[in-house]
Amino acid sequence: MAKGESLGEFEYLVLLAVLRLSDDAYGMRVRREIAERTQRDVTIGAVYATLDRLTAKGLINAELSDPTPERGGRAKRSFHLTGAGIQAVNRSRRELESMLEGLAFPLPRGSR
Amino acid sequence: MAKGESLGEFEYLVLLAVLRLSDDAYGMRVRREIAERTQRDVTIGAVYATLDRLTAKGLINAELSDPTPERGGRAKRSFHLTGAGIQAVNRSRRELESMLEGLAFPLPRGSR
DNA sequence: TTATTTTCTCTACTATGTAGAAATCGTGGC
DNA sequence: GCCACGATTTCTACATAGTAGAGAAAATAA
Repeated sequence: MAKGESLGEFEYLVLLAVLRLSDDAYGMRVRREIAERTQRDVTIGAVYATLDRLTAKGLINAELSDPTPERGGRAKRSFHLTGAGIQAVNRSRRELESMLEGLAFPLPRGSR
Repeated sequence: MAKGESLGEFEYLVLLAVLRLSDDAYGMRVRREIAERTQRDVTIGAVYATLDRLTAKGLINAELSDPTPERGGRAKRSFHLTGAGIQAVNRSRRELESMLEGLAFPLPRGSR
């Protein structure tokens, strides 16, 4: 990428999911959020790999929460955006927006 | 990707550029369009590789135009979206939009 | 202590993104 | 014709991101 700064497509989705979920942003929940909203099936491995890479880049950081008192209530690793993460989202969003400018969606079938 | 259907980040940008440029969508011009709008530096190799991959997937198709009568006016290979390409753009856009829903941009620095 | 639930970890592989030099195909000048 | 030059495309190699799914952990319940 241009200086390794741009977000991948899925990275962007994950970041947005973490943002939306605020204090409830842990792996399984992030997976579900993306799956429900975008209607695609997201595997858990994809989510964690991305979460780890975003953490390594310093765009999010992890925090281990206490286990909840329910069956299978294992401790969750929850995430939130860092300042750099916020900037990255803003930038990606701006870039995408600038390419959409003036186009009307949905595009009609025979748009040509 | 989920069934290999989703567009990569750069693929999406390239598709949008091709769309915007309509009959003037050839490699160099696409490169410039993306560079100017998104403010990032895009190398020509990245553009052609992506254009080729999108062609292979049937999302755009190429057409060799006549050379223009100017110095260095070599024949251009220009592209336009296929029906599948239009659908792909619509879908990516819808997915992204659904993840943005309710968020206000730009995100404030201390959004957490 | 075994079953069951939820979440997380790990490994391997495929697809996308990136870079830049080199090849092509035109023009224009001598 | 031959050579310089400009615009565009092609090629090759490598880095990063996306995907998949089995399996390990950690908790509750019986």
